[in-house]
Amino acid sequence: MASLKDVATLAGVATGTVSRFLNNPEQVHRKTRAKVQQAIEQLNYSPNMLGRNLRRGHTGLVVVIVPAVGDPFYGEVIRGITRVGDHLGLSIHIREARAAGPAQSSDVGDFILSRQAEGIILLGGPSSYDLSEDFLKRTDHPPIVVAAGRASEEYSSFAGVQINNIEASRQLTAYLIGLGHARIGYIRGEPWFRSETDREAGYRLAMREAGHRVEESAVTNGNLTIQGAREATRRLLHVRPRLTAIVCANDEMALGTMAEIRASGLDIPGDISVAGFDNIRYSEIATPPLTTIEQPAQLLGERSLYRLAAAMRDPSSENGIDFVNHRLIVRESTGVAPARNTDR
Amino acid sequence: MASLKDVATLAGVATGTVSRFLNNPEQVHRKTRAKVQQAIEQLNYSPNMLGRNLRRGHTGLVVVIVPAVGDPFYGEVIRGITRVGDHLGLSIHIREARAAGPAQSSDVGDFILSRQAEGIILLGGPSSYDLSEDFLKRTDHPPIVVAAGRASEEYSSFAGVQINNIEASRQLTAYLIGLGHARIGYIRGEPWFRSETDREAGYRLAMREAGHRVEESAVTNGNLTIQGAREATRRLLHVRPRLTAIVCANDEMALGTMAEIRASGLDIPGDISVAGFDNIRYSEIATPPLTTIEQPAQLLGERSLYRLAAAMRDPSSENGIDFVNHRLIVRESTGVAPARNTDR
DNA sequence: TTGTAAGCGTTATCAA
DNA sequence: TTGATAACGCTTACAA
Repeated sequence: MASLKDVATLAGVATGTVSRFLNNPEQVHRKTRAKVQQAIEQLNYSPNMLGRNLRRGHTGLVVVIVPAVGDPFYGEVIRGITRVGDHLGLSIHIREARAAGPAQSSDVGDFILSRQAEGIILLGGPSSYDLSEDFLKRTDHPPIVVAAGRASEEYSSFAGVQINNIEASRQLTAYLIGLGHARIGYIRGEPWFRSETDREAGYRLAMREAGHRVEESAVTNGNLTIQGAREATRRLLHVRPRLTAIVCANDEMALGTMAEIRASGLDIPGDISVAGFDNIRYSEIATPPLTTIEQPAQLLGERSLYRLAAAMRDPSSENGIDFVNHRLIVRESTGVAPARNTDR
Repeated sequence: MASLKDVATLAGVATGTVSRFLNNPEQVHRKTRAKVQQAIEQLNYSPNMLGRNLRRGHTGLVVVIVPAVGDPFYGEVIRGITRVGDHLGLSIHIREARAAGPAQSSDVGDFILSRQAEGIILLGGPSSYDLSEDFLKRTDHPPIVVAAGRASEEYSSFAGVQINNIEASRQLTAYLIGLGHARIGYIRGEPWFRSETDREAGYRLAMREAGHRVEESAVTNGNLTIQGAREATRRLLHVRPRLTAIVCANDEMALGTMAEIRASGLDIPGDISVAGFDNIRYSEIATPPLTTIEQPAQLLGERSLYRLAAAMRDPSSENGIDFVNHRLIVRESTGVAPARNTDR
C-alpha cells in the first residue's frame, strides 16, 4: 500500500509538501497541488492513520461500552451518541462489555490506556464488567462519562448523565400504591449495575412512605433478560397472599414477566399489574401495552458525548451528574388493585 | 504519560530490553526483569498501541458494520462475533452505518483504507449505507465478509455467511399456502438490503409455484421498523378481497403488523395469519407467538469471523458463500385460512 | 543477555 | 512556497 513517501517521490516533491497538501491545501501552489493530486490518484493513496495519530498525539476516537449490543434501549442511546459524533467529527466505536462477568476484568481499560481512544462512555455502568479495579484506581486515564447509569461515590471522578432513578422508581411505585396496591413485588436486574440499586431503593422508599411492608420474598433477581424475568416471576407467583403488582427494573424483564403471568392463566391487570422502565419500542405494542418510565434515550446519548467532548478539550471540566427528565407513561398493564381475595 | 523510553531510563536499561520484557519476557534475565517490572509499575506504564501497531504493521482490529445498533437479531450475531474475537485475540469494534441513507456515503471505507482495521464484517449488507461506491471499486482493501446478508454478483469479491433466503422464504410462504391461504401479502424492508430482495423473491416463487397471483397492491414497504410496518399493514388491510395472511421480511415488522391488525379489531390468526423472519427473542412472547424463520444468529457471527480471520491470514482464500441452516418455527400467529367470506 | 540504531508513516519546525 | 529533518513510541536485526 502506497505511503506518503511514495506519493512524494512520484510527484517529485518532498514528503512535507504532500502532508501540507493533505492538511492545508491552500498553502501549496496550484501547480504543485495538481501534481500531488495526480500522484495520489495514480497510487490510490490514502493516509495511514496510525502514523498520523502517532505523530499528532490524538485519534479522535471515542469508545462506547455497552452491556449488551442488541438492547433496544441502549440502541437508542447510541443513536444519539453517533449523531453528535458525526457532528463533532469524532469516531464512535462500540464495544460490548465482556459477557463473561465481573471476574474476567475487561480489556477495555487496556484499550483506553494504550491511547487508541481518547474518551469513554459507559452505558448503564459503571460495573465491574466494564473496567478492571486496576484501571479504576488510576487517575491518568482519559475522561469517562457514565450514561443512563449511575455515577456513584466510588467512581466520583466520572461525569454522569442520567435520570433520577430513585425518584422515578418512587414515582412509579407510588402510582401503583395510588391504585390501591399494597402487595407489590420487585424484580431487579444484575445487582452490579448501580442504576438498578437506585431503582430498587426508590421502590422501597415509596413502599415505606405508604406504610407498606416489603417482604424479602417479593424482591428477586431477573438478570435483565426475558428468560430470567420469567423464572423470577414464577417465584413471585408463589408468594402468599398473592402480589397484586410487580415492578421490573426494565421493560425487557417486564415483557418476560407479562408472558409468564399470562402463561399461568392470570389476567393483566385484572389479577396483577406490571410496570417497567425504559419505554423500549416493544412496550407500546405489548399485550397489554406496558406502563413504564420513559427515559429520553437519544437525549441521554447526545448529552453524554457533548460532556465527554468538553472533558476531552478541558480535562479539568466538572464531572458532576447531569440529570435529565424521566416521564411516567401509563398504559393498560396497570390497573386498580383487585378486591382482597379471601381464598388463601 | 510514560513511554517505553521513560521506563528504560528509570530502569537503567535500553529501550530494546523493555520491549523484549513486554513481548518475550523469557529472553530477559531475571534480575533485569525485576528492575523493568518495578519501573513499569512506578510509572504506571502501558504501551502505546499506536506506536506498536505502526511498527508491527497490524492492529488486530476488526470492524463490524451494523445497520442498527439495538436490533435484537444483529445483537445476537454480534455476540457470536465477539466470542470468537476473544478467542482469536482480535479486537471487535462495532460501528453503526450512517443513518443518513445511501446518499451520504459512509466514512467506514476511509477508516478501513487508513489501516486502522484489518478486516470488515458487514451485517445485513452490503448496502450503499455501508460503503461508498469509490471504496467498492477498489481492490486493495482488507478482507470483507458479509454476514446475514447477501453477497451478490456485484460484490463478488466479498465472502458471505448466510441462510438461503430465497429458499427460506419460499418454504415459509409454501407453509401458509398449505394452510389454505391464497391471498397472501408481503411487507418488505428497505429495498437496498439485498437479503430482502431474496426474501421477496422466495415469496413470489412460492406463490407462482402454487398458481396464486401476486397483486402488486399486496406487496409494500415497511422500512424495517415497527412504525413502518404498522403503516404498511394499514395499507394492506384495504386490499379487497381481504388478504388472509401477511409475510413480513423480519420479525420486528411482523410485531408491528400484529399490533396494527389487533388495533383494527381483527383476529390473529382467525382473520389473518402473520409470519416473520429472524426469530428474535420478542417473537416467542408476542401475542400470539409469532411463526417465523429462525436464523442461527450466533453461529452466523462465529462463522463470519472465522472466515474473516482466514482471509486476513491468507488474502487469496476463497470468498464464496457459506450457507447455514434456517428453520421454520411454527407458532400460533399462523393458522388455517378463514372460510371464503361472501360479504364483499 | 543486552545495547544500538534503523525504521514504520506521519507532522511540524526551521531554513532556504 | 518548498525541502530537509527530527520526532512521535514502538519493534527488531545486528553487534557486542
